Amino acid sequence: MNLSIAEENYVKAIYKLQDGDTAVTTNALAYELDTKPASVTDMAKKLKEKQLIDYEKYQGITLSSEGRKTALQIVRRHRLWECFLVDKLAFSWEEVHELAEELEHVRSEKLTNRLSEYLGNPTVDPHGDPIPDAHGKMVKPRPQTSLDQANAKRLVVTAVTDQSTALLAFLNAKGIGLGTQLEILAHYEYDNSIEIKIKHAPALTISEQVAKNIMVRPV
Amino acid sequence: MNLSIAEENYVKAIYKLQDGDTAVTTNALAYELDTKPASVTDMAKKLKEKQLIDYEKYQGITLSSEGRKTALQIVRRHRLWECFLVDKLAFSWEEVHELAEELEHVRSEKLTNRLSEYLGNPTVDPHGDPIPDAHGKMVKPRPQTSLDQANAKRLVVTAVTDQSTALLAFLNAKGIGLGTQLEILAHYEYDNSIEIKIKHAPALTISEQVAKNIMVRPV
DNA sequence: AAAATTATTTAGATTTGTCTAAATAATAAT
DNA sequence: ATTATTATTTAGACAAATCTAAATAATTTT
Repeated sequence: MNLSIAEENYVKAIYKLQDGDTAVTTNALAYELDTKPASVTDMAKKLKEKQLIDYEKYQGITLSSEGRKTALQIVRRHRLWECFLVDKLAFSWEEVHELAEELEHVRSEKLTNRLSEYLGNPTVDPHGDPIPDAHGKMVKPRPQTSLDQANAKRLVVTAVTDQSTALLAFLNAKGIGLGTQLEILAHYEYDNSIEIKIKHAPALTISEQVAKNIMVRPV
Repeated sequence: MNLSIAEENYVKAIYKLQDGDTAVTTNALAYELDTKPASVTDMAKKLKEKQLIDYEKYQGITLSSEGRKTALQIVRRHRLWECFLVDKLAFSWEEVHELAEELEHVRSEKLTNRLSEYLGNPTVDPHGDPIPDAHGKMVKPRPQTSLDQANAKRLVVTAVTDQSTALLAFLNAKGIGLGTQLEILAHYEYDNSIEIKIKHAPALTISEQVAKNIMVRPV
């Protein structure tokens, strides 16, 4: 099947938002893709026509098995290019998302597989997210929660879910990156802020909003 | 300026066809881009609006200096990706054109420059074509003519201008590739064929049509 | 130089992906 | 169980890039 870049982006976004077999809502998808709900409805009809999603009016969207396969291919390409940019071209991990967003749309299995091989068939990308192999299989992501609802005290940063340049640059400035070890000092309910301390650095306060996008696991 | 992929392809094609200050015709551009003359006229108006070309009705198209700059950037990206695919991912020179055709549209100067550096700032691509540097400067292409109008007898293949997969596979089957040394045995006018002999191989006959796309220099 | 041919442009339509505004359905609140 | 609110869909429009068919300009031929 020959998908347009727009269609690929929808499939990828549905994959990202779909948790288990819970259907993705029109509004959530519109927000994720920075577009309008009406546009999502339009595209849903097209993707249903192409059998990539299951969709009934007002019932939300789920990927079909064909759609899931397609999504995994796109995710694979995205994460491999991120590895390439970081490992080979010395980009920093917060710069690569937007570039990979473009490179991922070059749909050549041969290129993808050669790239993977060249990189030593990595199983996780620079953000800590697992890379599907050529058959769509991937290692199960390490047990991780977002920082705002972690209950352990000593944590290590494993990923950042919102990969906007703005947020990533912000975290970089604060000294927070992949692998950063930190400790939760306090969680203030009244202003939704979290006080943390990074190893060998003074304590600092971040908003819950930001903490939601920082994935961590106990260390 | 933010160009669409279609606009970039037009600029690149105009650059390719424009020889000196001779204007490119609507028909030639339509043929090159495998589209219709009417579409070229439509796009010419848009590119003129964006000041990338000089264009007056019925007078043909030439790149403006801004357009030339843009074209060189695209050509630079294309040829660097070709180098990457051949040098790093072990693609053969005839496979890379179509992939580079997609990769070239990722417009990031930082990526382009890092890629160039990673490849050792190459000055020619796997087809023997020169690669513009970050400022648009490139080495002057080696003196080469197409095989059908070469007058020297002993020649070496330096490039293939029509990089369609079909032609490249055909040449590959015949044992003709970049760097292949050959000798012109005869040029038959009455059926527009050329008889050549490749080193260490029996003589073979190719059409003038094919020979037009094989660039050679005396050896 | 008129006629024939070829090249180019215009006019109007189509597809893709998007939008706004209005209508309808689903859900939540009273 | 109505009412209010929120979510979703429909209807109609638009921009980009293309097309076909018809009109016009340029060039070549006789």
